[in-house]
Amino acid sequence: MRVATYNINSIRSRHARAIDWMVREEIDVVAFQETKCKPEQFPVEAFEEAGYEIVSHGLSQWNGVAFASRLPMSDVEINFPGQPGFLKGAEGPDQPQEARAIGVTVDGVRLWSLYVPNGRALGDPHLAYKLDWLEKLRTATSEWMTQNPGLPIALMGDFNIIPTDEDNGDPTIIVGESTHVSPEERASFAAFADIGLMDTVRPLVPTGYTYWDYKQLRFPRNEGVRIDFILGNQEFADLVTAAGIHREERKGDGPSDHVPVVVDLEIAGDDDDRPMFL
DNA sequence: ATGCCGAAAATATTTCGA
Repeated sequence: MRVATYNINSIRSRHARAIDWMVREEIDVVAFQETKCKPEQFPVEAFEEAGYEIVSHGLSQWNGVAFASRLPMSDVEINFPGQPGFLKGAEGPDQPQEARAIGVTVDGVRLWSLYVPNGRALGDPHLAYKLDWLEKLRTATSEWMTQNPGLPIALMGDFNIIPTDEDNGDPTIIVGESTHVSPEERASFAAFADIGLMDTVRPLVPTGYTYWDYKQLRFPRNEGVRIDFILGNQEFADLVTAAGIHREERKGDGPSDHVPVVVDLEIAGDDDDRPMFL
């Protein structure tokens, strides 16, 4: 099973390009972020024509997460338990949840597509929201693992954190001045290891970025950052046989500013008789 | 050439992204 995470930066603008890539690369499951549309606006038919089913969550032109899969999906879950909300200018609890999390089960593997809040700037309320969101995600993930021993679980998505200086090739992102590299954000990312999740791509792809800003020739200069991850528990990591960062997808006409991150999973008992949507 | 930001709602300019 070949699984990917992809911040697509508008599925309506880029679905044809994404589908071409999925078919060409024989991707079974994609966790999308920043679909930027409501479910009724999602170009479902184009995916179905290519053999992929869609489950999506979107509330407006902002955020939005989805799964496309050519293997059966079950147990679709919108939002994770305890997921915080955010409303600009609002204070206190009970703010509305944004469209940043959707979970599915495929072939006995639990997958989440996650679009972690940006943080915007040091000192911005959005950064406190980001850190709270990540803390609650860790709590929920710990619960899933204790309640489902042996279940392979992966958190896939745009974490909006640059874990180490080696992951930062953008000269405008500066420790001490910028979000994504603050000690608090880096500690929050590292804390996922404390609950038993590991970066399943880095051991197989030791270098490379997943995002390059559209501005200032960031891609031609290779001044990117690594912010898109597939974090898995031990059961998930044990299935991973290969990984890749598809930087070719940043080239050409109309790319997303992110590229897909892919892992291959070897699942015992699988064969070519698995049901598929066609 | 991998080339100087793009999407979306609104309809000109603003918000958001990292």
